[in-house]
Amino acid sequence: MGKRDNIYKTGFRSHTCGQLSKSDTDIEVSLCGWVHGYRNLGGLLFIDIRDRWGITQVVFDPNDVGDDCMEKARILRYEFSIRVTGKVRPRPEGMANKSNPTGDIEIAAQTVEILNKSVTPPFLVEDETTASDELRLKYRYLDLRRPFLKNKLEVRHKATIAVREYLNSRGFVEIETPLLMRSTPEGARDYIVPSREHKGKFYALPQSPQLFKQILMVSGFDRYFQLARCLRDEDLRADRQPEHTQIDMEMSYVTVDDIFEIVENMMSHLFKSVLGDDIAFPFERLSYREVMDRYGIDKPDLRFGLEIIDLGDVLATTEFRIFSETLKKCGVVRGIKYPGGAGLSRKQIDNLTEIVKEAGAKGLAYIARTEEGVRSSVAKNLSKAELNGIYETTGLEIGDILFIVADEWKTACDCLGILRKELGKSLRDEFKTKWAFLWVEDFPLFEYKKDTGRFDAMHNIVSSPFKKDSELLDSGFESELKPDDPNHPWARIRANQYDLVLNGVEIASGGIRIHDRAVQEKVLKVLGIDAQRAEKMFGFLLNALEYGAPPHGGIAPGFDRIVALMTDSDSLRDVIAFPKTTAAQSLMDGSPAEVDQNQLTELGIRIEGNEE
RNA sequence: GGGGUCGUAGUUCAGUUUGGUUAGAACGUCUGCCUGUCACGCAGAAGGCCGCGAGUUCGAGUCUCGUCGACCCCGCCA
Repeated sequence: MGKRDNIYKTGFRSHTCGQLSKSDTDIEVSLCGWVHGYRNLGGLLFIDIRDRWGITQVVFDPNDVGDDCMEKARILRYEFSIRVTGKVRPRPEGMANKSNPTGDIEIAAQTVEILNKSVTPPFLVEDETTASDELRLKYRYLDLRRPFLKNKLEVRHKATIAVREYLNSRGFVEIETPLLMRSTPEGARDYIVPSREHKGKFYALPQSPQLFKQILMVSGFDRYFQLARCLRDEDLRADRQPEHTQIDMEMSYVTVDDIFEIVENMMSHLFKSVLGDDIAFPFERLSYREVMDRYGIDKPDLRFGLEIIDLGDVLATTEFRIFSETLKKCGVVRGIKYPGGAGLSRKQIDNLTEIVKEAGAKGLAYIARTEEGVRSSVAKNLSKAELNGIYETTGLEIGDILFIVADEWKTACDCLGILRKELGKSLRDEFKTKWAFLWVEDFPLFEYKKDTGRFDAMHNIVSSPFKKDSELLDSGFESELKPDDPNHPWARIRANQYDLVLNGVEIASGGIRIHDRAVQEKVLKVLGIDAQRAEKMFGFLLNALEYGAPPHGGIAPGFDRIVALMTDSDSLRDVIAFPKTTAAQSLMDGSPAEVDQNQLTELGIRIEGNEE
């Protein structure tokens, strides 16, 4: 067989339903697809036939075709799978349908063949569906026929191709790591798979290929990647599924700058080849501390401003107790100026206050400058000089409003971060760029957790400490300071750890890893994992590090989230072919489900309450 | 684990505030008519365990409790 001029031609069809135009006039074609619509005018009968590529109108004219063909055409209903043969012809003058790319032609039918009937579908296959999520998930195969979802999965496909193209061009090797591995109780809850050969023992499904990719570095692959499935048995959200895909990458002999350069180029290639968008790089880089101070959140949306302004200096000597007490206790008084917001209603301000309170604030102060003067919850407690100082520091003009939060640093950050996000929603039309990438780096290695009374890894237990901070690791063991003291040595250690943020969404996380067994053991010890447990859980990694493990690092961009951003999807479900509900069920195949008793017996598993 | 919203024809919803004859609409389905429609049109018909289970009441779609399911959020999770 020679080269095909039409790659879509098969034994069933000559063309797709999105392919024909006026230049094909008079050629004999055969199309296959689903009945998208039917309009029986008594004599003439129109059928819209749909496949992955488009919709084409077919006309059955009783003057042109026999009674048996008309009879067959009359029983066609939504979603019947049919094959039509006929001749392409331009539509009569003024009859073109401009909303359809094939709308200026139609097929004058000669024959129609019903390949398969359809029962009445529970919802119509059209982009503007009113069907509920539940119904759509149960009949996912019908939902996926909608161009709305089909297009997103096609974007996803293009994105995988772009990623593979780019990484291949930079010498990466794609390697599959196991789906069945040992459970590591750190981090998220594992999905567990019972072993039949070894009753009472279990595999775990990977939360990420983290340990394997590090071992691949020890194995000398130097540049590895994988579009890796990762599974977590945790509660779900609109942006969280039990299984997700990440572009898992790891490299040897690299610095943070090397990794950033590769990821920036990869993103640029990805967005250019899939969407045609030009991405400017290098991306902006901010430290964790700075990003928190300026935006109140470690994944800020930089498409708009609304930066946090510190009012500590202006209010240093204020007699207003709420502010002065906070400052005395090493807290902060900070605000966000919302230009043009002086006209916000009492109710709108109350709503914002409610949102901020949920994040832990005790209240939300505001100062609005209007033509008439000042409308404010706190101005009466402030001196003229202080008020003027605030105007000067913040550049508060008439017509603007300033929101102020006074609290300990972290709480103030959280509250203002949420407030900023909320206010930002109204600025959609004024966004500076379509895509705002940001590197956030210099994260603390550890984070003190009040509930467990212990330090926890802020990101990842394998992230390496800054070289200049590494003696803090040792001194922490002897420190007199209480662990919740922000000056505790362990709290001061910064990590070679970075996140990539896009439009306020964390799309990647990575780090330079520990390649020295002793350091790794110390970090595990801080986390409360003694040598014995470490050996049991991570012994294979610790051992591997002893054989000349190269310095290495990597990153794992979340593929679903990136595709969701590229396709402007509210829910991750829209970019996953067969997603789970928030209760981690698949409504289509009905999983999870019971298994046969003999399967359980083979595994040596008895279900509580099922005993005979 | 906690909070919120929702659950009524095949579908999307109204009806629930204030319990009271035969539970409505639209789309879809079915029947008939209709030769340029593309949300075709016109006439008619069928279609309901009001999620499920208890309770209150003379009487429950409507009130109470429980339960199941979907979605959103917190906790959890990177």
